[in-house]
Amino acid sequence: MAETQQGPRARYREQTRAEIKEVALRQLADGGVGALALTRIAKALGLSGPALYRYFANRDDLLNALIRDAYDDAATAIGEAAATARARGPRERLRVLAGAYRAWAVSEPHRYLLIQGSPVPGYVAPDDTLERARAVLGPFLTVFVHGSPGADTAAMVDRMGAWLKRDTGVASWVAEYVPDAAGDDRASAVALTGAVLAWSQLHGAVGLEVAGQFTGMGHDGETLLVAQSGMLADAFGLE
Amino acid sequence: MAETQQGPRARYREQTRAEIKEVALRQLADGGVGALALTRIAKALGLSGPALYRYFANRDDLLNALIRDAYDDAATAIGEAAATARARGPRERLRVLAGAYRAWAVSEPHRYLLIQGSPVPGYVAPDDTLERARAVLGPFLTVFVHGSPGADTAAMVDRMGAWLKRDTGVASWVAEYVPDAAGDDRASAVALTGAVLAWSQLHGAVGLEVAGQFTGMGHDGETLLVAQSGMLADAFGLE
DNA sequence: TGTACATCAGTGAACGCGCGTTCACTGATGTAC
DNA sequence: TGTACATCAGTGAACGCGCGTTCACTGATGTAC
Repeated sequence: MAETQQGPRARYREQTRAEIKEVALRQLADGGVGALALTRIAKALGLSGPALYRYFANRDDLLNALIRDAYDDAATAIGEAAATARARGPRERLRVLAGAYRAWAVSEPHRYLLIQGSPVPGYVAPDDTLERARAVLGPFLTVFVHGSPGADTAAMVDRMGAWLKRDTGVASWVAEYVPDAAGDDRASAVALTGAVLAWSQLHGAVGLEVAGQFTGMGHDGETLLVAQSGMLADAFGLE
Repeated sequence: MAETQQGPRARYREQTRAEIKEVALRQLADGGVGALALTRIAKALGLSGPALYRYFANRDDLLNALIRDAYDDAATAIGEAAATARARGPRERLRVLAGAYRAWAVSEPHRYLLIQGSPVPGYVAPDDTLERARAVLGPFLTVFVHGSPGADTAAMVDRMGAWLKRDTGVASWVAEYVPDAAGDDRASAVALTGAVLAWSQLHGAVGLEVAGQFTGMGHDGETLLVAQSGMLADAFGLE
C-alpha cells in the first residue's frame, strides 16, 4: 500500500527479507521444520549469522512470516478457484475448490505441512492465524448454504448452530462469505457444517498424500478427491 | 514366545528397555519428535548418557521401536473393537471402528502423530512398517466388502482393482481380512476402496482434532466422526 | 551544491548450550567345569 | 560346592558439531540544513 512512498533502502530491505524467506523455504522443503536454522540461512546468502537479526527478530519471527505467507498463498489459490467457478453449481464448485486445495498443497508440501501438519512444539501461533485460516476455508462455506444434509449430519449441524450463537467471530465470518444466509441460522449452520466436513476430508486426503502414504497405489490423490467430494455433495443434496 | 526361557538378566534388560521407551514417550508428549534426546532420557532415568547404547543402537533405533509399538497398540485397539462388533451390521461396525481409531489417537496424540503425522525428516521407516500399518487398517476392509459404491467412486474402485492386480502384497492382505472375497476381484476392489476412504476421512478428522484445530467449536470430534462415517456408509449403501 | 549528522546493513568474536556418539575402563552377575 | 572365566551394565571423559543470540564495532547510505 505505502510501497511507492518507500525509499530505495526500504525496498532493498524488503527484497532481502524475501530472499531470506526463500532460502528458509528451501531448507524446510528438504529437512522439515527442524532444519530451519538461521545460521545456515545466513551462510547460504553469503551473510554472517547475526546479519539476519536485522530482518527478523528471531527464529520464531521468521517462522511466523513463513506461516503467514503460506496461509495467504493458499487463500489466494482457493479464492481464484472460487472466482473461476462462481457460475457453476455447488457440486462442481466443491470439486473445483477441493482440487485447488489439493493442487496447492501437493505443489508445495512443506508449506502445507507448515500450516496443517503436526503442531510445532513450543511454537505459539500469532493471533492473526485464525483469521488467515478462515480466509482459506471461507469459499467452502458458499458451497453448502443451500444444502440439506441427511440424518447422520443432524447432530453436527446442531453443534455448529450452537457455536455460531456463542462465537460472534465465527458468525461474522460466515456472514462475510455467505451474505445470503444472513439471519438464517439454519442455513448458516449448514454452511458451516459442510465447510468443516470438507476441510476434514481434504486434510485427510491431502495429508496422507503429502506424507507419501499413497505411493505405490498408483497416483490417486485426485481420484480420491473426486470420490470424497462426490460423497459430500450427495450427503448435502447438492446439484 | 521364548520369554519363559530367558534368564533374569534378559528380563531385567527388557524392563529397562521398557522404561526407556516410557520416558521417551513422555518427552514426545510434551515436546514433539525434536525433543526426543537420548542424553535427557538417560538423565531422567538416573543413568549416564552412554548407558542407553546398551539398549538401543542409536536414536533412530529407539524411534523405530516407539513407532513399532504405536502401530501394534493401534492395531490391537482396532482389532478389539472389531471383535466386539463382529455381529453387527457393516454400518454400525464402521462407526465402532472409527470410534476406536479416534479414541486411541485422542488418548495418546503424540503416538498418533508419530505414525501418521508429518514425515520425520531424515528418518527412514523400516520395512515392517507397511505390514503394521496394514494391521491397523485391515478390519476396515471387512466393512465394505459387500458394499455397492456410487458413481463418483467408480473411478477409484477401478484404480484399486488395478492396484490389486499389480501388487500381490496388497492382494494377500485383502484376502487375509476378507476371505469371503477370494477370487472376487470386484468385491476386493470395493473393500479396498472403502478402507482407503475411511482411512482418509479418519486421518482428516483425527488429525485436525489432535492438532487442536477444533478447540472452541465445542467438542465435536465424535460428532464429526458420526457424520463422516454415516456419509461413507451411505455412499456404499451399507445397512 | 556541500557539509554534518543520523540511520542502517553487516561483521567478527564470543557466549553457553545440548546434542549424538565413541572409547577405555570397572565392577557385578551369570556360566561351565 | 568352589573356582575360573565370560558376559554384560554402567561410568566418566572426551570428541566435534551446530545452534540461537548478544555485543561492540565499522563503513556505507540517506537526510536536513
